[in-house]
Amino acid sequence: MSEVKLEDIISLAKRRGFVYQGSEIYGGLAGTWDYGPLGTLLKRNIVNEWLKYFVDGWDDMYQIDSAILMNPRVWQASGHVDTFTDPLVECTKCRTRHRFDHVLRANHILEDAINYDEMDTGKWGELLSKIKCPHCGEPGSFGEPRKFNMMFKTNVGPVEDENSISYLRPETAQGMFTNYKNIVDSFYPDLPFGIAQIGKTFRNEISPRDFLFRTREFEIMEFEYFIPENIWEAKFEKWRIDMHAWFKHLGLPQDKIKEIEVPQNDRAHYSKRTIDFEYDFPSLGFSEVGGLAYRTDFDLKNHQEHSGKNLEYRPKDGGAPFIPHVIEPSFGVDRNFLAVLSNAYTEDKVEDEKRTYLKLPAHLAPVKAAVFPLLKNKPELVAKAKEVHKLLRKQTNGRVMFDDNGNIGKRYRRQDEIGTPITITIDFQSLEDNTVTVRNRDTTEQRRIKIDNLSENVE
RNA sequence: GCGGGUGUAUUUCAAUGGUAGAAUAUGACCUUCCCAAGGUCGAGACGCGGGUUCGAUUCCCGCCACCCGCACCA
Repeated sequence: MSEVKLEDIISLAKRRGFVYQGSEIYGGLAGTWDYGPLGTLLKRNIVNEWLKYFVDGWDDMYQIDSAILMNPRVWQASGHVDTFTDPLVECTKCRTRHRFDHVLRANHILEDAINYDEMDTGKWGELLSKIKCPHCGEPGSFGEPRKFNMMFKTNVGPVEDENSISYLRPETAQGMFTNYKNIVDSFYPDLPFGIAQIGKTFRNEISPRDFLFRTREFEIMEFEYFIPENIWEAKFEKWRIDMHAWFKHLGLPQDKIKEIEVPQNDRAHYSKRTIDFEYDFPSLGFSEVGGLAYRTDFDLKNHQEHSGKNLEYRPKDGGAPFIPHVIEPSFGVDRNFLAVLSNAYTEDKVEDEKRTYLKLPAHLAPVKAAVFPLLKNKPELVAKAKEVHKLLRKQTNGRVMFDDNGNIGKRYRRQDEIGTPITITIDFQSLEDNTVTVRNRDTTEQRRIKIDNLSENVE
């Protein structure tokens, strides 16, 4: 069996209605992908499982759904505006790009020398001629510094000026921090407690790549878990274990999940400790599907300072108020989706023929079962099959397919490719004793069971 | 954003300076008593925009998208 490549998965995803390129009939738009009907169902299943797993039924979890557009001061407070306005310079000799302030520091020039307002005015010539590229050592090789902001900018309201600028959120976390006080005031939760959120985020990536892996618009499911500072290590460990359990729940084998301790200089500005969880994707190798970050009290403290509101937590036992610390488990929905799809994609050799199927866990499969009449031109079989199909519609919430096209083998293969766990065939014996054959997607084996007992076999 | 490559039907590919062919998928009908059998008919494509040319899917340029390296991923 040859190695599965990402392009095989992209091809199947398109062919079978999981994922299409965004704006495809207009030639596409880089970094955007559209979920088709089956992809939407699969994604929905993943998201629902996540809610069941981490949010529903937990007394200490509060799910919210905050606005994508936020007051720009939020991003000032969070540090995103500052971090993002750092200009980049490119070395014309070795073609590497660097953050301008890093280059200046490497050349022992004080950052005070930078006046960002003078960007794009051509006043940098003298300074640029003096500095060396930290990568190749070439002096005076840099072009003009250029602003690069990963946040998508937009204008809110009818006037397009400085004051109307807002951003599409580059993370969902700030919506949870800005609602922290609301949750506390509405529910008076005890610490620790969490605020969870699932939603779209936007980052103007320099180069979107690798299918769903690096896109400009993507979905995150994450939560902020608020704790007193002294228990952060214990809680961090707890969530680390829970995150592994989640990936197992998605059916991802343990040896394909790797933990990476992110060293300090690679960590986000808010994080004191970060672990990345990586999945071994086809073509890409180990790449991030989730992260666990200890954000300390960085965010709430900054929001308290910038908003002027008191964001301290007041212990009910009368202890001294304090700003809670935060542990943040975070999952890329699209990357989790791609991991599930990649893991499920299987090619088997069957007597010189290739059989492609998606070995999706039954609880994630977009279609739970399919019903076939053995032969299309026998009305009794078709009628009976439609009856069974109707019966299963209720139980599966409509996620059951009926197919009488072509021959039985083709129908099996069609369902294989979309990961339907079982297929039910109505044959002549069914007409006599109300039994059907149930065929297993992974083994292709069939069992004969009573129609009355079907419900036990369907997810 | 840099360098290289690619762009033809749902998908995977072919051919051609005189507007394109297959396999596969797909629709209809027939056939078929369990793993892509067979038959008949049908629908379906040269990424977009310029240029050269009598004529461009083919050659040239620009753009867009994807793929491979690099850089980036706070």
